[in-house]
This record gives sequence, C-alpha cells and structure tokens, in this order.
Amino acid sequence: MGRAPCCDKANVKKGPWSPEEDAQLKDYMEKHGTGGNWIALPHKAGLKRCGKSCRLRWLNYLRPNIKHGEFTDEEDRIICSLFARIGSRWSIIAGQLPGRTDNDIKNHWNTKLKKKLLGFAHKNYFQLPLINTSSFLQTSSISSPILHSQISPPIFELSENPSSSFTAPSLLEAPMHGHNYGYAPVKEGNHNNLLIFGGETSHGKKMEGYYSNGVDHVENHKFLISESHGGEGENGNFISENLLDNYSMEDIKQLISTNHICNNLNFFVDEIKTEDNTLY
DNA sequence: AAATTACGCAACCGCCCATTA
DNA sequence: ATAATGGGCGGTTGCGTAATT
Repeated sequence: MGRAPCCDKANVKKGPWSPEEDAQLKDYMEKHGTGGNWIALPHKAGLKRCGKSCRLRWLNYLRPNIKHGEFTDEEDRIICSLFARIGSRWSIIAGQLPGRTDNDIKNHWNTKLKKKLLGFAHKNYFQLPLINTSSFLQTSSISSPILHSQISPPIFELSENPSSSFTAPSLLEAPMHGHNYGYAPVKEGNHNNLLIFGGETSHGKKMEGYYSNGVDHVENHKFLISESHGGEGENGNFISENLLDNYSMEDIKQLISTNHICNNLNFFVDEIKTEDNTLY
C-alpha cells in the first residue's frame, strides 16, 4: 500500500497560480506565517491548493528578496564549482546564492549552464579525459584492432592507419542507447581524432565511425558529423549533435574538475559553508 | 503567414528523512 | 519501537512563447 496523499487531490486546484491566489497566499503569510504546518495552511488561508503547492509557490516566487533574471558570471562560477564538488544538491548550492532558489538554479543549470560548459568542452575535446571509457572497455570482450591499449589512458593510440578502412569495433556501441552516441579522443599518429561510437538510426542501423580533426568523413564506415544539426547521414546512419545526453553526472563533475577547463572558465571557489557549517 | 520545433520556466510528483504521537 | 505525518528535495513534465522552417 502506498502513502496516503497529503491532500484531497480531487478538490485541489493545480496549474499556474492566478494573481488573486498569489495575493491571498502572500497576505496570509505576511500576517500569520506558516504556523508550522503547510498542509493546514491552504484551508486557513482560503486557498483551494495543496499545502505543498503553497509552500513551493511561496519559496520559489512570493517570498521577499527573491532574485529573478539573469545569473551573473560570478553566480555561474559558484554553481559550476559546487556542482563539481557535490553534484545536483541544488538546495545547498542555492544556500550560497542569496535570493536564488534551488528550482531556479536547477533550471538555469539544465537549460543554460550545462550547455555552456559542455559546449566549451566539446570545442576543446582533445584536452578531455576519456568519456565513459571504463564502461565500454569492460563490456568489450574482443581485442579491437584500432585500440592499441585496453586500459584507459587519457588518449587511445591507433595501431593501424584509419585512413584506409577504419571500422569502430561493434561492441563499442553497447553502452549507448537510442539516437545518442558516445565519443572518445583517439590518437592517430601525430593527429588527435575523435572516435564516435554507439547510437542507432531511425532505420535501426547502428552507427559507428570517427571524426577526424574537424574534417567530415563520408565514406564506408565514416560518417558526416554536423556541428549544428543531427540527422541521417550517409546510408541512413543517424548522426546526432546532441552530446549533452551522453554525459552522466559523474562525467560532468569530472569535466568541471578538469584543470584545463577550470583554468579557462575560472570555475573555482575556495570554500563553501552551509548554515550548519558543513564544508564542501 | 502558418506550421513546426526548440526553449525556458513554473509547477507537480514521488521519494526520503526527521519528527511526532 | 514503530507507524503516521509533514517538510524538503531532486527529477520530470507540460505549457507558453520564441525561433525557425
């Protein structure tokens, strides 16, 4: 048996708050406060809302000194630095940014900051550590002809000339699902390339191939990579530009922690102290 | 100009944890 | 000791609007 609902869902209004409801809640809060019980508050305040909904509306929008609008560079820096250290603990991060709510920061991260950060990482991928390599190396039971080493140093070395017939090992596709792909820096002689793996086209074709030094390859097992659009490449093979979905939280934390990126974006703060004096 | 797609944000959902009875 | 309860939190959804086709 599940938990009892916190309110009578059938008789409770949902969706956006009207200005009248806002005024009603604000007025009640200013006169009485929560009284230590959010669940009972809507009834007392004459609102047909769930107590949790009132709490959220108050904390995220109505309470005094809420800051709305653009985040400053300094705020971005703090968010990124903290994310690298503690992950998506938005309420703690919000505690370091006066006037910002956890919801606001979470939205900002998901819609802007993550893209900004990974966009930077993408442009500078040769400096990145390998992404997700441990997972695919563990799942790979064959010795790949293109991978010189089966351990995960920062960069793979190619053991044969990929300009002839380069084929990504099929097992490299295993960790990825749907239309996404993974990638890893590889070293090809003196050149640094990007190995693309994983993904599936709308026709169910597997995607494999590589992207070399910004030059598009469209031949045999090498597919066009577009900077601005995903879509179907040669032979119905799907190429997606959406790198973001390929990162787990740990990947992102690792990215931010990478000295190269931090140095470039100045994503460092010295010390984070919460209200209970916990240091991060 | 209309239709479609992408984006940003407010709000909801459900789980976890601390407190209370 | 433990079941019930409410608060808090992170993940996710869905809607309104902007941008693109």
